[in-house]
Amino acid sequence: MNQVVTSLEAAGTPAGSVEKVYDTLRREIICMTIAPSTDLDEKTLVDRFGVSRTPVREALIRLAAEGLVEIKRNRGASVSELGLATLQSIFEAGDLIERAIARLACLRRTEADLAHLEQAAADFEVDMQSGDINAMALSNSRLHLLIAEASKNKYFVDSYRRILADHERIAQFWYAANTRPEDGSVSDAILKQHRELVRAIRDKDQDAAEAVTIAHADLCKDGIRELLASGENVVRGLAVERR
Amino acid sequence: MNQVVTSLEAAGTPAGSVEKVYDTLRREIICMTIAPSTDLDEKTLVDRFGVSRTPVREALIRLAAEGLVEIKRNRGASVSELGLATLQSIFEAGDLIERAIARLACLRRTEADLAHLEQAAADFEVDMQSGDINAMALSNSRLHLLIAEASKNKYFVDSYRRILADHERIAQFWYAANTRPEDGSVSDAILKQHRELVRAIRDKDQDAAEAVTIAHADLCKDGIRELLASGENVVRGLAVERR
DNA sequence: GAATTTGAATTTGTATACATCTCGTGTACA
DNA sequence: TGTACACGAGATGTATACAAATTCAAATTC
Repeated sequence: MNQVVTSLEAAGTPAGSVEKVYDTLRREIICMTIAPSTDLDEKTLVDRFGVSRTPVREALIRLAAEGLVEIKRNRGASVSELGLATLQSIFEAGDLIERAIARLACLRRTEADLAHLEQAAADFEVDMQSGDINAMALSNSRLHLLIAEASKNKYFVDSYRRILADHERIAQFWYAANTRPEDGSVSDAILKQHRELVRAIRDKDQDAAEAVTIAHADLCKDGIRELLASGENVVRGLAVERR
Repeated sequence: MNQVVTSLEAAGTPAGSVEKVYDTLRREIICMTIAPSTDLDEKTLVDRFGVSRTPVREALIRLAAEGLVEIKRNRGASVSELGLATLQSIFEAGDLIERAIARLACLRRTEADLAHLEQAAADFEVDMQSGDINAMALSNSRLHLLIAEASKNKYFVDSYRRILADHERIAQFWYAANTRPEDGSVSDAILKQHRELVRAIRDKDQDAAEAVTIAHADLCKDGIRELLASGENVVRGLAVERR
């Protein structure tokens, strides 16, 4: 079966069928294009991606291992839910791990790490200008993941990657509510924090890095709190955990 | 192909082929029965487990997602190495996360959690009496994982599960060197710390729980340091990362 | 003799076929 | 009418077949 190569997969890895399905689904789940608890039956995915069940299953297994998908034996896969308990866990674990990686990044960053960080921070500013919420969430995650990687601790990197994925799902709502053009104060604050964080890492200033990290998280939490308090109901898009 | 059911798989989950391969390999990797960097080619595993390549591949993907196996595209799978950098990362991340889950467990443990904890602690004492290193490492991991689960934070649970797996691999050496019958002082200290930790969680005494956790980790680190300093060379069993 | 090429054997990636399980539907029976 | 059972369509789990990539060694070239 000759599958026509669609587009944008030129750079990077060779991109087999599994990667195609995995990357696409992962991004769609994180962007909330596919809503939480949506069923992912193999037949549908096979038809959609034009590949056989084997790579589809392998992609689902990887997504399940990452926590983005739930697989129940003999009963198919579905997109993981984002309950309120998850929201709390994200901030709880995120707070701690972000502070740790911020400090470690100061200790261990290489010049190459720093260059990547500065590039990512610049990319984020561009994306924030553009107002494209997906792009913003994506480049924001990339920046923070690069900081994690600069910490040179694989356990922190991996757990933070998971936290970021779920965080980004929620951030879809957050950005929409907190980065409106009519009020640029939040956007400005974010940019300022990013710059300060990169600076702290460049100067190997652990205390400053941790302090900005805490402020950054607080800003995010405030936004969420406002969302929850206001009429704009995050919970509609999420799902109350009732399993 | 009628595969004869070997043994011990009666209780628990239905246990399909994937689970059989996954569980067996996972345990063998963690017990260092399969040495780090050993190649895991599909043919060999297919022959050994008497199943087809499909479940073997799915098991390998799960193990890779867990960090116990490395898969390189078109170039097969191998058991992840345990370098000195990993050792440092384990203690670094472990310290932080253990303290967090100890405190959270105090806050959130249910009566059921506590009952499981006490049972697991008792099981560990039995296994330590027996002197069976594998059993000790296993029940020790189980106890600590139960504490993580009592914290009710899935990110901590998942990252701690990964840390524990690698920790248990190293612990194979640790136990052999530190729990010899001729000197029961370390064993006694461990048991005492476990009891104190369970007590703290029962009494919801966060500070005590964190303090014991720190002491517990220090005891472990001291043992490792001794190992490294002495003629018994941990590094022989590990592998210096040179990729 | 060293480096490069080529090609078959081996191994992995993907597709398809077969086996088993789940769940809804309809029917029999109380 | 309601419950239980049986059956079948559809979905997942596993095995096998085929395609593509890698490897290693022999042959060729410089």
